[in-house]
Amino acid sequence: MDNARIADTFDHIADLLEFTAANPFRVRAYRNGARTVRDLGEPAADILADENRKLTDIDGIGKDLAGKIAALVAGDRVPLLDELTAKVPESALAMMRIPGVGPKKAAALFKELGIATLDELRAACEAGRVRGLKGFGAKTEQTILAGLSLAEQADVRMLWAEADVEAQRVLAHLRGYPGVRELEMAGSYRRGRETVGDLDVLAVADDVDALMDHFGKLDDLDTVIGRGDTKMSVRLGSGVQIDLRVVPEESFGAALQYFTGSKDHNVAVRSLAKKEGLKINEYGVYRGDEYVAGRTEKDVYATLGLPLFPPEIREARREFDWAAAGELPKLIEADDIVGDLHMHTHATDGRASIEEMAAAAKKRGLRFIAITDHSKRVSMANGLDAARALAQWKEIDEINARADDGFLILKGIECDILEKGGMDLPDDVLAEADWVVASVHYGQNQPREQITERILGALENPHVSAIAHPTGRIVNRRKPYEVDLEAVFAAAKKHHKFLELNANPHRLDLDDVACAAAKDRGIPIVINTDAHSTEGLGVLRNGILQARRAGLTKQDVANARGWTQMKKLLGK
DNA sequence: GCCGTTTTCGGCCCGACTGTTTTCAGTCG
Repeated sequence: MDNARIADTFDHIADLLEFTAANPFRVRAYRNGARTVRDLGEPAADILADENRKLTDIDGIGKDLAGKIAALVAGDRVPLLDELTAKVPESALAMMRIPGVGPKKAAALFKELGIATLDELRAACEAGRVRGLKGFGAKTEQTILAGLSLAEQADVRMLWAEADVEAQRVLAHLRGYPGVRELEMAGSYRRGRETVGDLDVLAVADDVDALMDHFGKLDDLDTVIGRGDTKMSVRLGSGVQIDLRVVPEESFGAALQYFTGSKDHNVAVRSLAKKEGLKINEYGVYRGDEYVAGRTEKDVYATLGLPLFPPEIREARREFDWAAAGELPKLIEADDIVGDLHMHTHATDGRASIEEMAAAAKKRGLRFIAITDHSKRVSMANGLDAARALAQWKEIDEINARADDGFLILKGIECDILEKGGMDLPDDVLAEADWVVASVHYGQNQPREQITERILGALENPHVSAIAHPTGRIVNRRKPYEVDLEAVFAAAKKHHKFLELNANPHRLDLDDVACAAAKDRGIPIVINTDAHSTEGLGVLRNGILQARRAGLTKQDVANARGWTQMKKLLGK
């Protein structure tokens, strides 16, 4: 079993334990364990197989969790999981996804009324049976009915790029109220997570009530979930929840730090503060009752001797180790990228011409691009055969010859790795290209060994420059194709090839953990848009956010260098 | 369930808001 599945299992155990009213700290230990395994950066099986290392050396993994990981890796059953599964039906857990229903209420519904599915819960609410339960009332019943549809569309999180549209709209609306002195989005949106659940807005305002009234006039507002002295929550027609918090000016930095999270990052910060005899909450840093800091985030971190962490790395992974060593990486910026090496034109499934793509890229400040249309195997997209590819490259030569501004268009191709192995175009054709990205489009259901073999074969081909999407990952889709990523890393390193971080918000292949692992192994990443139109070039920022979350610097990203440098890396 | 320069027990981050209570538990972030 791989790390992701082990982590899912631990999270599932935590859900079940919560439902059975287990010790909350035991629940947290499983959640911590899940996160730790998910972020490991190498297969837990490798650590187990290494007699010089122990799983228990990892922070947060004790004897018990190490034993369960070993069992899962070996494919054995975990007795605790079987025991809990026998007690709690899967469908009952779904009740905890209803806003306002947590483990206690869900368990009460299950135990007292025998409700085990969302359908049964709806019926019970409509029959007025729920309000009779201790701790429940008519209002709770209404809340449940209203929240059922949300629970049924399990785990709908927006892509960051979609959340960004809403976020900008909300910020613009709030800025329309003149009494706003500070305004900032916090939460997972600010951390640049690939998906965002809800939006958190922080504000400092002259008149809190007036700002909240103004907030209530937001377009597309569906319901006001709650409104207090400092916090107001609303839900939009699109289902997005937005929380507005208004804080005093001297608390803005503390609140921004607090509500940006992540939760785990904050727990770690608070623990550090406690050791220093300080207390941190959303209002500031306190020594006893004395306010020490809170105006800016920088002030808050400084009281603990910590640097101002970029939001993208506040995940309680390695940022505190980096800070302690004084080695906080200077994360890559969008402006550092000087070339984009994966895009399509109307020769295949793109919508613009070579020159239109080049002009758009130039406008965005790039110095070079590679045109990488599909190869012939992708017949649906009218992929290029040898003759058409060579003709396109001739055209590119002519465009480059006419150009007088130093902008360079590389002759490229996204060449398919065939189902039976090998490339879709002959070597003598690929040899004519400046840049070849190899890609698995077909036979994605093959066994792991076979897909890995195909990719390794491509990496051995002297004309291949990069693997386009090394894991076939698509955000929000559960299963990418299965590949031995460690073997791919090793081959990429050996043959001096690049791995692509596909910046399309639906793909973001590699994920941040894989991206960090590639960095650790010294494999250069290229961040490409895979654009199919001139607007498509704009998705680059999604890739940048992903790279930043992985802790990548300018030095780790190959297309932050000029093409001459990249050619050297390829050994050309 | 994990952890330890107060170390094998007793802690484990902290506060707002809601609804159901009559002083607070549950939920959320």
